[in-house]
Amino acid sequence: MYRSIQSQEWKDDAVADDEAKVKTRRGRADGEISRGRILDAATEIAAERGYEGTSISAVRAKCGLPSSSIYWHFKDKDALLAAVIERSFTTWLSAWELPDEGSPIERAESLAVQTAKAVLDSPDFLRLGLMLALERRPVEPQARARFLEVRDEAQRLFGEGLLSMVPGLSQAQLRELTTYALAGSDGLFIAKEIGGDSVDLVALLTVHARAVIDHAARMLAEGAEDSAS
Amino acid sequence: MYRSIQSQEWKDDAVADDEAKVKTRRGRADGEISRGRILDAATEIAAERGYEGTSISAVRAKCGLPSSSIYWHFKDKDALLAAVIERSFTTWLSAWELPDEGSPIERAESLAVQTAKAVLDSPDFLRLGLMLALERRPVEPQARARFLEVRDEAQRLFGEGLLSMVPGLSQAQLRELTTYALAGSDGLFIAKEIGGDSVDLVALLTVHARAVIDHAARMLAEGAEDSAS
Amino acid sequence: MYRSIQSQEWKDDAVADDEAKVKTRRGRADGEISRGRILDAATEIAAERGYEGTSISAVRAKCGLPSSSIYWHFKDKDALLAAVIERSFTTWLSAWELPDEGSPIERAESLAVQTAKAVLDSPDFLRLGLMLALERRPVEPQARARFLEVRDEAQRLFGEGLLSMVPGLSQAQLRELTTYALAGSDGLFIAKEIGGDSVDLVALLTVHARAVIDHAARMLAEGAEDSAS
Amino acid sequence: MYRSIQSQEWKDDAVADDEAKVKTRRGRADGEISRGRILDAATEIAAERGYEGTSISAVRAKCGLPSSSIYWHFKDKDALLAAVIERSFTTWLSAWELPDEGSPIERAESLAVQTAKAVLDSPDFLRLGLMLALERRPVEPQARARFLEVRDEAQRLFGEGLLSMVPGLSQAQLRELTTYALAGSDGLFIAKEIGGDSVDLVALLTVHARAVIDHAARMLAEGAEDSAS
DNA sequence: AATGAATGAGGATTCATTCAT
DNA sequence: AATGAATGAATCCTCATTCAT
Repeated sequence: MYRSIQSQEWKDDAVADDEAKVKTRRGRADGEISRGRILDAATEIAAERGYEGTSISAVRAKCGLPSSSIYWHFKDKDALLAAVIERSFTTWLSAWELPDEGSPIERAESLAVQTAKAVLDSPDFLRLGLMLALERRPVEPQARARFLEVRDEAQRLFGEGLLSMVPGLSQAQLRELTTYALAGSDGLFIAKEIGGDSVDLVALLTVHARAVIDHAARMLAEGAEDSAS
Repeated sequence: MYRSIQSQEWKDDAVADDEAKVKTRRGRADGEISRGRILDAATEIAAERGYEGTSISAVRAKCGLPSSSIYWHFKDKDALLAAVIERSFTTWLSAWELPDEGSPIERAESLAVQTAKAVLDSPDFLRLGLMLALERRPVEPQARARFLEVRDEAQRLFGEGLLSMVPGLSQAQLRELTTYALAGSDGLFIAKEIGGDSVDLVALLTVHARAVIDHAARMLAEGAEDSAS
Repeated sequence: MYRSIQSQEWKDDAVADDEAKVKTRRGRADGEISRGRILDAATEIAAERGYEGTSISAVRAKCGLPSSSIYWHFKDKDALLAAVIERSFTTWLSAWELPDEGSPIERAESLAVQTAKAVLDSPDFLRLGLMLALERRPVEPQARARFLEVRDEAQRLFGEGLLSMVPGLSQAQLRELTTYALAGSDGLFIAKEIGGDSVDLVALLTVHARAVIDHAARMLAEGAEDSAS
Repeated sequence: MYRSIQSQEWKDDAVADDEAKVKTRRGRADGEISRGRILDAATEIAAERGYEGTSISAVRAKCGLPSSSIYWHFKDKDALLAAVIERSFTTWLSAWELPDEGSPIERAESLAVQTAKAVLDSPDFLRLGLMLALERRPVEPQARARFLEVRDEAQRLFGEGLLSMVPGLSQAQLRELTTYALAGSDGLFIAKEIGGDSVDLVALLTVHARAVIDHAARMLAEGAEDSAS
């Protein structure tokens, strides 16, 4: 049944490159594999073009499966993008390792370098996530909600790590500190996206790590003063 | 002919409540007014939904003018969004005033407060701009290019201000410093967008201002060391 | 721009017959005319295939206007079909003339003949309407609601006519009588649809007219008895 | 592998509540049971939405069996709906019992009451059947053909019953009489569907029964006259 | 007897845009 | 300066159906 391949050649135009990669030719293609291919394609496109910009037909062209197969695996576009977030986050998280020795500054710098690496290695997660986070459409997509959830989870985990470096912080202080830390990382990611090679991400994240630690120290000092008076 | 009344009523239904069509009925409607109404609508929608999410017909529905009128005022969607960026930036810039007295820290803190104000007062410019900045579509929209230009311009201006506070910085150092400063502001804007009332933007931007000044001081110190050795 | 005609030739297949009838060639085609052509096509198709069976693309093929033009004139498929009902009813109603002389039986028979004529001349209205009436989908279409409304209006008008023939009926009796009268007409319409030429609609409707009048007489007699006792 | 649980859950979501999947898990599920569940679901949906409105996937969602299983039991959608008609008709027929004593009027009234009961108890058969009967699509579905057949059979049977009450009618007269009788029943069914509780089906069918008997009497009288002259 | 996966065709609807007036 | 009408391409998603297991 090669006509099916032929008959759509024209559809792809600019994206034909990826077409018909793996297809186990008509049948019994393992569902998990297909699901994975769809997610790969969707991740790539969504990270480039955002939620609205990710058309099912672009995903189809990139993964080689017909749109209807995409809908067999995912309820709708929203569910697909939520799954993209889900999977990217898992990958993303696994790239991390909390350093457990060295001075606070050293540890923070290690985290900075890890962040830089994670960001540079797989920028898709953050790029898509931040785009989703910025959107404010009337009916919030599941995908956005899921990103905010996993982001929150990440912030919590990061807070725990920070607490082991700089003990004595209250919950509120920890929240403020991690918010500031993440903000720096988000902002620097954007700067890198805009500035490209002219931005030294490792250096800037290191600067930021120091700023975070400095602020933590200042917080503790103030706290000590308060309780001394 | 009651039908003619009925027949197209539905077109703006969902938004009919919005902005009672001001049209100077039967006289030549003032072009500038129409243009303004279109830009208002487009700004609001684009800041909520990004580039792809901004459909001409959504703009039509919000501003009450027919699509063809939008095309009379703007060449195409891209030009419309570029104009949105343009106008928003002007508004945005006018909110700023470089402080010219006080210690560097004091001046930096004043800037931090101004930034917080600008961000809270008209978040549309940044929200849309950052969405555009994050996108990576094959053919770059004018709107995105324009945002990057005005952002660069802003960064230059900000650099000048910074130099007057902390003289002696090299061009490269200044670039690094302003990149870091802007990154913090971008990241904190996003944190505020996500966290809402639980995020104290003024406080965090103040923290960041101090971090920037600290880093500038450190740079100068290192520079001095270098030239001393 | 003849390519547009060519380029879709294949789409129509079985329905190409009607294509490209009137089109004032690219521009300034009067809106009312187009609207009418769409309604004509939709009426014909809907009367054959019912609500779900009426695809926009079948309407497009029959009226020669692209789907997007159909959506310019009608909000959605539902509104289109509601408009079909609306217009058909107007036509339908105008075919009637209440007889004002002769005995009740004669007048009723005149109405029977008129009904037969209306049904045979333009069966579209009733066929579509009854299909809609029978449907029970979870979210009721506007089109169905509109049919029920106009049907109710018709029943009321018919009741008035009946009252002038057989005065003295109570409102409840009138309602029962018209319900029965309409039911016979609906049922006989269906019988005619099924049986084709083997069903003599005029004869059967005449039989029914007599049955209605007989029942009315019986009602009055009972009423008289009741008040006498 | 928590994902596998998540991944397709949504498929019947909207109806998950419905009919807890009875499947005799892990043992050979009894084919007849599955077939029955499919027919139940299809009957319900088809009676609500008609032929086109009955999608295989709606049936799948309601009966809990995958679409491919539906195709294992039925050749295609058309065969499924024909089977629905078949089964519903059997149920329907079994509800009838020809009265064999009493005056013609009494017997006719007994039939009227039985009809009312049948209609009120299982309206699905008639509702779907009438929808099918009204449709006029280019390629007639088996399901419609089957309905017309069983309806014809029913009309014949009813004719026989009528003949035993009112002997002496010619075949042609019998045909006319049963056509009128059925038309009344169809029409009153529709009236009941539209009017709900405001329509007293038993009363109206009784009125109709009398009308039918009256007409039969008139026919016989005319026939006698004719042959007398 | 049953089902997970796939698939091409077609569904309704919206898109950005144009053009005659 | 503005707009009613139109339009081809694209949108998301559902359709009926098939096939290997």
